[in-house]
Amino acid sequence: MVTLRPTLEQVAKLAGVSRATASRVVNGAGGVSAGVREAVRAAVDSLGYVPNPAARSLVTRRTDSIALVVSEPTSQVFGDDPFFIDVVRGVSAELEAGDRQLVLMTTDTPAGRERVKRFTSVHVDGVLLLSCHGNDPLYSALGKQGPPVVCGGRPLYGPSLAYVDVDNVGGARQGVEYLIKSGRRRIVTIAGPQDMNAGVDRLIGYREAIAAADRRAIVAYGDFSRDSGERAMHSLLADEPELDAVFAASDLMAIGALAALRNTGRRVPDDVAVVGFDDIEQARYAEPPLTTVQQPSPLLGREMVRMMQRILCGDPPDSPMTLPTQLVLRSTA
Amino acid sequence: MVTLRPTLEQVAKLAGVSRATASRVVNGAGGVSAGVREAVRAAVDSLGYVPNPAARSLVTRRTDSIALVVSEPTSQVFGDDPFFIDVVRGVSAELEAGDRQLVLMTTDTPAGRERVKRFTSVHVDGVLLLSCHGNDPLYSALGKQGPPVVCGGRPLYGPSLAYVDVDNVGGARQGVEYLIKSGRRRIVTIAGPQDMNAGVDRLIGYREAIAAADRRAIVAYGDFSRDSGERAMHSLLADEPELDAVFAASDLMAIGALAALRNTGRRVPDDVAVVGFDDIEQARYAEPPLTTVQQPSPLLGREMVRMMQRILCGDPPDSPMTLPTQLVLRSTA
DNA sequence: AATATCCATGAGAGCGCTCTCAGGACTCTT
DNA sequence: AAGAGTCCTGAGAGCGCTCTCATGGATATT
Repeated sequence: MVTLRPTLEQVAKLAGVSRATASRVVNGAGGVSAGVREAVRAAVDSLGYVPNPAARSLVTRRTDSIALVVSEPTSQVFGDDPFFIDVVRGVSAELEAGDRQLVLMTTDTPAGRERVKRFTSVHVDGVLLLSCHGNDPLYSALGKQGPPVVCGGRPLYGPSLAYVDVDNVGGARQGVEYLIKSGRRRIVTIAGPQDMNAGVDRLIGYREAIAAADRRAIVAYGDFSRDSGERAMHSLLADEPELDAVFAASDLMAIGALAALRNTGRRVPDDVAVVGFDDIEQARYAEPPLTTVQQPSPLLGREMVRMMQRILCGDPPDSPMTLPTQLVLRSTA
Repeated sequence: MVTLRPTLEQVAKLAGVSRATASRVVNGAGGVSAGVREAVRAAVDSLGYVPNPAARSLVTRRTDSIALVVSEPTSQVFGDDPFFIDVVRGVSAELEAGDRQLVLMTTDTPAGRERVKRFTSVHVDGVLLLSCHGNDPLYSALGKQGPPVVCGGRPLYGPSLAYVDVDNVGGARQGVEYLIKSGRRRIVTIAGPQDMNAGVDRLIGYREAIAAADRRAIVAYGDFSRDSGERAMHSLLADEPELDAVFAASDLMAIGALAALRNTGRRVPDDVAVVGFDDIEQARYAEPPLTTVQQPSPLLGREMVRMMQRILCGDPPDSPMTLPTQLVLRSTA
């Protein structure tokens, strides 16, 4: 503010070269003799020169920043769920390695969506879209034109976009198969919302495993929150008092289920086994510690960035990527 | 990428006016006749014109974006603690209202700090600094020159910077006073790390209340995490078997303390009362539900932005702002 | 020795925008 | 009716940078 930032021109003058040459050195382009290069570097250091990104991006038409758009219709969801912050951490770490900036945008209104659309069309090189709802209107809005998009989580409908997802189907199947192998007879599920891909896919995984074992699928729905899990568990208990295992599509719901089970006098895992999904911090401290399907959230963020970087380099488009999940055995199953 | 974005020049041509006039309309500057204004607006709409921010900021010397720098020496801390995400939500919401962009930077290495220093010096209009450690070197590094800085949480040392903080001292005092009023005799505390302002201030609040009631301060230290709370509780129990109340400087530590109390056969609140600090989601579901001092994290984010906006408007510098806390009574005290 | 090739460098155009300044068309004074 | 003021508009100069292209000297080729 107070002191005007030095310009390339000043660096060039101090180094006794032209602006073009100074630019070459600053950008690491070749074709500059060693002596000149050193002189320019010295000038940069002594002046404390930092390139003006606006001037640069005006001509290069790149901004070296990418947006992480978090479409968040129910702001509660993200608050309780460490998933989001883990993804952000991954994105941020991977981006820093590539020297790009992270512009974070959250959206929970149609007006916000409009802002995002306008903004991303010029201000960023790419958009990472993280939406809990797989049918978010942003998917199609951003897909049409403008910068490339990489989604976190498979979009449920709309245009085919590049995406990175977690193996929700496989993870759920694995969790349920484990319950079957442990000799559980009547395995129910607390499914997530069916307008989110995680909700849909985890239910598919449950159904696949159940069908493969010739059992009957018994489903209640929640919204991934703890309370919804508790309610769903109560209703399942009312309908199927004989149940001896439950697969919950989120840890929070599993923890709610644990409470319901406790309140109705069931012992876990003796009477009822419980498997969750996510492996959040709280799972470790649940009473008893929760057996759950772990998903690699920070890795999701990293891989989204990597995919974007490949797109930005002009590499041939990747096929969607699916990250593996892993069953973590603790005490509830 | 494919289609070149329309420029102001094209808008002007289509509207039959000069670039200068088109610019006036786009920026809402006065002194344009109604007819011309409408013509330009129509041209903007039909072309789908979006101003190029790089070109604009090249001349205005503003970027209309501010950085949220999260200095995160222990990446664990933020992961478990919903505090950070709440602040981000507040920042983001308030910023969108003002039409500025949020650039998120995290830092956990000296190299990262260097990046932040360089980056923020040119790319953003202001810096919001959120550091859990009150003696973070970034405080002084960013204070020197470059864009204005607003800190979340009072910096422990270093230059006097604008900041917004939560009333940690008052909140802690209030919590402890409540324990005293409830007739508790031997009130211990699990304090947070003493290199974080929240850790320091909450301990001060405890000491003040204890001193005012002529009691003896009994302190153990944790790092705000659940496990550290559990450990600290065990050690306090060993030293002071007669204790009948504990004030924990974070909910996570309080929850750890609850586990330790349970394991050693103490009933809460009958034998020992517990008060936490933060009021995170889990506090409601603790066993039993945790009485705690609530801090307004999203508001902290909002107020940081507001203070920054005032600074950017050239208003006289604010004095530091302290946000109120509130005791939330549940079942542990 | 003459020509072709290569490399390091500089000159200069232009990216899209804002903003100052000058000028033309009015209206308001006196 | 002439001067003064007011309002709207356009011309044009940059903001700091990148990048193409021309230049000229050194080196390689015949």
